[in-house]
Amino acid sequence: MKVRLPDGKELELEAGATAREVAEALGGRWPKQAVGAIVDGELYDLLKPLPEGAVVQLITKKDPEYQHLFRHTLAHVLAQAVREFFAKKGYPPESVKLGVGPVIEHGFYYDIDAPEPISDADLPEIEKIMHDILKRDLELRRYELPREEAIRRYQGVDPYKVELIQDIPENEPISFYEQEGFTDLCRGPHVPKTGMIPPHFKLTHVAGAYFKGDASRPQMQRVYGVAFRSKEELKDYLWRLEEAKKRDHRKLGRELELFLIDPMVGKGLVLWLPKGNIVREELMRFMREEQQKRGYQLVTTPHIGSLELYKTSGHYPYYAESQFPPMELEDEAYLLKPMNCPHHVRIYAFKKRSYRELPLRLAEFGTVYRYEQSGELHGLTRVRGFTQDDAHIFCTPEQVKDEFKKVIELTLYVFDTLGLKDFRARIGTRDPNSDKYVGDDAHWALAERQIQEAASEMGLEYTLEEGDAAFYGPKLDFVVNDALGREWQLGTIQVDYNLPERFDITYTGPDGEPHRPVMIHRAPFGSIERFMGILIEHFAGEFPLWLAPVQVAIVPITDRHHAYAEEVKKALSAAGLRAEVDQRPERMQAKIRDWEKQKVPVILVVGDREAEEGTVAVRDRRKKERYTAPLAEVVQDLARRVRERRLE
RNA sequence: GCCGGCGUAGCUCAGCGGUAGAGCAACCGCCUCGUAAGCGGUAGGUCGCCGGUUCAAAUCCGGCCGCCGGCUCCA
Repeated sequence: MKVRLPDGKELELEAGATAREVAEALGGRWPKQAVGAIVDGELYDLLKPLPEGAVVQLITKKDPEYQHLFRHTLAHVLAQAVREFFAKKGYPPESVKLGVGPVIEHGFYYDIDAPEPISDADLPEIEKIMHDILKRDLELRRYELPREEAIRRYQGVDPYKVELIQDIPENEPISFYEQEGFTDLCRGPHVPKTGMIPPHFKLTHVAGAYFKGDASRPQMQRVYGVAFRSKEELKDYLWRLEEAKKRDHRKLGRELELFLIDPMVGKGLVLWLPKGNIVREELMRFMREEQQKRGYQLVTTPHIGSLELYKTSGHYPYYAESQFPPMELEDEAYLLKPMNCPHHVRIYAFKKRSYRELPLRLAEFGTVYRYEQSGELHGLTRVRGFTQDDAHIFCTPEQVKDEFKKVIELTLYVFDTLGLKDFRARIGTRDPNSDKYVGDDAHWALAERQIQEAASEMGLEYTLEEGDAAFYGPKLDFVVNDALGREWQLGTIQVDYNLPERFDITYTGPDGEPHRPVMIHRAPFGSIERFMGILIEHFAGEFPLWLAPVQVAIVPITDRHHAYAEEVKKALSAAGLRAEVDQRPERMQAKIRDWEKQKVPVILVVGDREAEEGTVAVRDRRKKERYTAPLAEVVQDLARRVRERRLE
């Protein structure tokens, strides 16, 4: 057989040759240094036979792909180690059943069905066994089996593997990797010897995971690990993880007294403390102002609605599982509102609408309640009662794209003002094989096209995700990661041809005839709760001046400076700034420390000199140097920063 | 909802069979100080809740509640 090298040279090899033979044919440093190969753009190991005529580029430990190879092998080593771990407890090897063990960002995991639950406390022992397997420098062997034989070998031993084999497409080989009697069904690729795995890994945690991600299937235990090429990388990763935990909005929420979730009030129900509420109010004020500039009108609707309303909208009983159950009275029933849309539709339907009124943009900070599964609740980012910066735009079909673009503009403006640069856009379309969607195909196709065009024309890069649409229409979501890398959806823009139909709303066109409007559902923040959770972590609690609960702390050096400190506060308050004088009987150093810990952006120290000159000593979080300036000047500067909503 | 872990003062944590401790915070007093912790004192807990084992339970066992990590879900 022949293969080609990146430089175009051809190599004649025996049939069934692998990248290892390529390395040997090349000679020189290659037999020693090659760890794998990129074959026609795909990562191969040194063990898998090459396809005829492939372009083969060898890789070494210096290439980034190396990491993928040893992380994958490490997953196998983990599975082998778990078998040894239980063998020591007297269990036979086949009592440890295996699911899948893939490579993930930073490391790997393996899904395991063990005879006894694996707990975090077992991980150090399993790690030790893994290190031992690396030291034994075991050779990996790869081979393929015909389907029937492969199934036969796991029949009655490991039902998970039998099913995984059955899932492999007919045209793909069924390959196994084996080291020291430990064999695993695996498509590879791997490093050829366990000794080639850098010993810089750590098992981080164990968690439950359903087989094949299906909640109706049995649950296995997923053991997670991280692995890097060098000790430094591992240390750095673990350090960054610790740092990230310090940003956790649940921790900062308590330390900075922003919010409280009290089990006595209810799971997933947020109590906003005075300081957190200031941030919340400022964000809402910001959104209100920006929406007003863009032609939105504010409305207010109640927290409940009759069951009939939701039956008409189609939400009930579609989402009965995630709703608080209806409140039933003698001859009527109400639902705590899980969304604001139907209420806004009824405002639209209040009177006959003309095409001249469109687009009609109705906005509301609407609080909704959803009965999220208890295991899903998470600080502010997944709650049971939350406030959407919601709006519904009623427009003609021709206006959809343009309105959609305007919402993208608003969302990007909001993100930009807050310095949120690390987000991705995702367009969710319909899964053509599912029947959970309502509305006709032509509308769906049109809406999906309009969204993609709008995003492209706004220069927005996006990914397409099939099956991610709402049941009533396709959508564009803005997704961010929290401090620990978990993904959360913030802003969302959705096109809906369905609700106007269900509520039979119309507008009168220039032709005097009734026409069906289109609805755009949109919420740039998504929910204020989730947005604040993300924002707290984004700023690590150090809110920009305009959002900071306490913007200025005034620290008098001694008691006799209290009067001047109060004067300073008065000047700041008059300019609309939130300032506090620290009159506690503490040393100024202690006061400064406390305010710094509270992440107050500006601390003003006042003593004899300042009182005499009418100045303040400024300690500004964004500047290294301290400086003294006339009070009036400082007030003016701070007020401007707030007015312009500067990020500092 | 499911799997695993955790739950001791407002916070961070020690104690892990012989009836509860530290630091910080709070409160009181002294100190009046020039840019990240001055000193002394006081008060604060049915050890998440319920039940069991034991002469004796914060400590061991079971159930429940809550939280954490993941899975599933997410209009």
